[in-house]
Amino acid sequence: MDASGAAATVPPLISHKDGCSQEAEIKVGLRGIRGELLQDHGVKPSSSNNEDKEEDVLEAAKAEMGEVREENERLKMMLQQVEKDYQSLKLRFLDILRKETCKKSADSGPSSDETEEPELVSLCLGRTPSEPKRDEKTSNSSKSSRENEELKASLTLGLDSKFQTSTELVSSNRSPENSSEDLAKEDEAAGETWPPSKILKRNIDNEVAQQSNVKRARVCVRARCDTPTMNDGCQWRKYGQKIAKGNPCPRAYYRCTVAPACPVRKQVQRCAEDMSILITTYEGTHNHPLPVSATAMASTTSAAASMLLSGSSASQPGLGSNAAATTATELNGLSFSLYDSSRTKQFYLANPSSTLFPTITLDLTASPSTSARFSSCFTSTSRFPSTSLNFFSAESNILPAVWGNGYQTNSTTLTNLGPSLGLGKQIQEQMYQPYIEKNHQHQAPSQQALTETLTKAITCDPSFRTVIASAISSMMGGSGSGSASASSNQTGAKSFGQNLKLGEANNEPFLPTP
DNA sequence: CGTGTTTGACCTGCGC
DNA sequence: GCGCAGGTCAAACACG
Repeated sequence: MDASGAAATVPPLISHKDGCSQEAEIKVGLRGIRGELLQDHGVKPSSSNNEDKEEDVLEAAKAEMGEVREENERLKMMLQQVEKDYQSLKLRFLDILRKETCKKSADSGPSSDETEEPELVSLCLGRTPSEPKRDEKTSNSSKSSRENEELKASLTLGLDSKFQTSTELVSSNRSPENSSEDLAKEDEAAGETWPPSKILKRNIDNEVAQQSNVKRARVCVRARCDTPTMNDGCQWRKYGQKIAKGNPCPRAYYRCTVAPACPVRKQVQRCAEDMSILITTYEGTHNHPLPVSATAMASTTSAAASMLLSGSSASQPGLGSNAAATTATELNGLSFSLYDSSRTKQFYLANPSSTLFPTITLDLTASPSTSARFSSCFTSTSRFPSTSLNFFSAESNILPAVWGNGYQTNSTTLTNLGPSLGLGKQIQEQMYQPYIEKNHQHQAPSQQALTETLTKAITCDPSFRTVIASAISSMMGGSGSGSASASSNQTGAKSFGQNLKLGEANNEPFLPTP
């Protein structure tokens, strides 16, 4: 996946690198807004003769300025949280590097000196994790040093660009990390050693691997829909149809046709157990501007995918299948719970192929009775963990109308999401109030409320994204053998969010959606 | 005639 | 190595 494509679907986050200038831009923007407000209210310098009217206008303008000022404060807080999150992620990244260093030094014995450390970094970045290359490097020191410099440069770039956008983060830093680390770990998990042919193939196709790994991050959307496919705003061309095993309903394969070279594909299949449920699996990132009607879904799925991938970099796929059935995870001052996938296999076996790739599931079908909640599931047979995000309204089954047939939704969705995540009241108010307020203020069409709310919550609010991404990361990392990653998560979590009220640890068993 | 769909053949990866 | 299943290709076909 290329970063430009990512930027096309996910609005750029505040860049950490340019944090100060960003803040300055915000202030400049506010001045502009203020000017517009004054103009909207007809305020023209020394142009009005009606003083009462002018005073009213001024009062209104002041009030609006106060609101804008509050918004500015919120943005500042968000910026601070991004910075803190950056620091915590940086710590985690360094912790992972340290772990890798220890691991490699233990494997290679005392002969490995510090000069090879960048090479260990290169393993993490998915360069060429092969023994032959190490031999080659030792025989060619000049080349080795040059490559080390390149690797250092790439590492630096990766760190600097960490908070460009969520998907840039994936493509520029985490994805290469995933491509080697996860692949290595999946082989370890499968009990395999790396055959040289595999190594060679992966070395040659390094770029492709980086791309495909991101591409193969999937976002599965389960929604009740009567139409053959969800109207997500994009143009799709059907290129195949297959009867998948275990499901009498055929699986249709679609390709995005908005741009000729768009890599995005989706699979559409009805749920075998409930024909009214349409399972749409998105794969890849659009490399072109999207229609407005498509941005909601695209950014939501893209953000979800990037969350998954950013989290999976610290995960140990497949190693956690025997983890405790329920594991409480403290993260960012919040409590999340892990559930063993054996309880949810029924759900994921509906699309077994998805377990081959990191898949995040947005479940829009769950009803309150199913006790839907934020959960991470680890299938013992999968090579990648699957993560399920359940969004539901206590009042109705919800589905954005733009995706389907006009299921009703409202702003209570998000307020329900909070408890389902085990969020404390304080963090709920902090994170969701702006969105709820906006929805109430603008009375947005109900059909778009959920889409906009979720999209905004995931893509625009770094706090919310951070919480979920960290949760996914923590769950996947924590369930594996890597207790260090879990502890590092907690370390990172404690660096911010100390003031957040802890939600109750969710010890109830996860009930799969029907 | 251009565009989209259908559908059988083919390719690839994985498990046995 | 073989069979199976998922995924893709591309020719044939349908439709406006």
